[in-house]
Amino acid sequence: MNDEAPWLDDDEMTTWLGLIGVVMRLPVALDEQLRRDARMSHFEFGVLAHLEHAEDQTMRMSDLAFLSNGSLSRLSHVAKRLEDEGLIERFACPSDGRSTLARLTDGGRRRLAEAAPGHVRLVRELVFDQLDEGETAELGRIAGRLLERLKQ
Amino acid sequence: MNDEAPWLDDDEMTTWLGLIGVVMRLPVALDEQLRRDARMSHFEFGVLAHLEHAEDQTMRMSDLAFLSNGSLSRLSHVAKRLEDEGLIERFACPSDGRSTLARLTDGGRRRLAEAAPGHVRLVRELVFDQLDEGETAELGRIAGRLLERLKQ
DNA sequence: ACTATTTAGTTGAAGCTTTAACTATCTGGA
DNA sequence: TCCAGATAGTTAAAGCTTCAACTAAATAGT
Repeated sequence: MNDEAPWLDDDEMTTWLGLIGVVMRLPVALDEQLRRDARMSHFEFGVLAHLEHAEDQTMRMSDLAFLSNGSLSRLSHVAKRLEDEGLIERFACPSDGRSTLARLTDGGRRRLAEAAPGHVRLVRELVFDQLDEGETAELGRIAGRLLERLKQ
Repeated sequence: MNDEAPWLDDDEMTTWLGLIGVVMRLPVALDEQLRRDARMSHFEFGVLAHLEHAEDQTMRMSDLAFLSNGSLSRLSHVAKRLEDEGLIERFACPSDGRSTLARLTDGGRRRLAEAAPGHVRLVRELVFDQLDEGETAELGRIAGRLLERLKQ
């Protein structure tokens, strides 16, 4: 039973430390802007943004959780808070009694609009301004490959 | 005052969603393995691993926090827990009365050894097995660039 | 039809992180 | 020398996430 994978070589370690650094620091930077401009976290922003682009601004909780890269439990707690703030509303799915649908409200749309300009500016500043067009495409390909595996 | 950055185009949006997906899902996957194999989070693993590679297995709290990509407050709480478990010890810095030094203990080294094989295997599976050598290098360059900006 | 299993969602408790306030020490000028 | 401000670290409280237990509805197998 020699499953021992060799430890990372120097190039791999450099890549790994860079990736981990981005993975740990990017959310902090995004949260900071969104909290300041629109009293929400990046996860909450993602939830609202996905709803906005959805058919009828409505989505099943579990689909929304998957798309938002979070657990259903996490989404459920967040949806409770968003609902209390009047940014979304939840109601039973007519076709499947187990499901709950979440819909963006007008208040939610307004809150997104408060967040968006500063958010785009920051995303450009942190990511796309640092990369040329080829690098952007290459990062997209690589991230897509890794994400496929992470989603199982 | 037209600071309006244009919203992301399709290619940029693809890249962004991929990057965000990795950023949100990778820590969950790493935490799961480390929690299972060695009762620690990925942040705790990082702290112990950086100590192991440090001169004298010792580091100043604030340097360790920066290297570990976390806030000093976060590290302070984590260090308390690690110290309670006997994985590190803390003591005053002789040359600067404000500073605290953290040192890895034998117990900490043993715990790292429990975590490491499964960790390397998972990192390979999730990242390096998905990429060829060129992509690994390219990801390293890109992540390094982004990280530079994220560190200010 | 009947039951066992799976799927969807919620919730309380525990655990972790952030925020803000606080203490203590050091450094760079008047 | 003295002091104002900067730097290092800790901590309590608030907020967020995970974990595990739970309810309810749908589906599959008999």
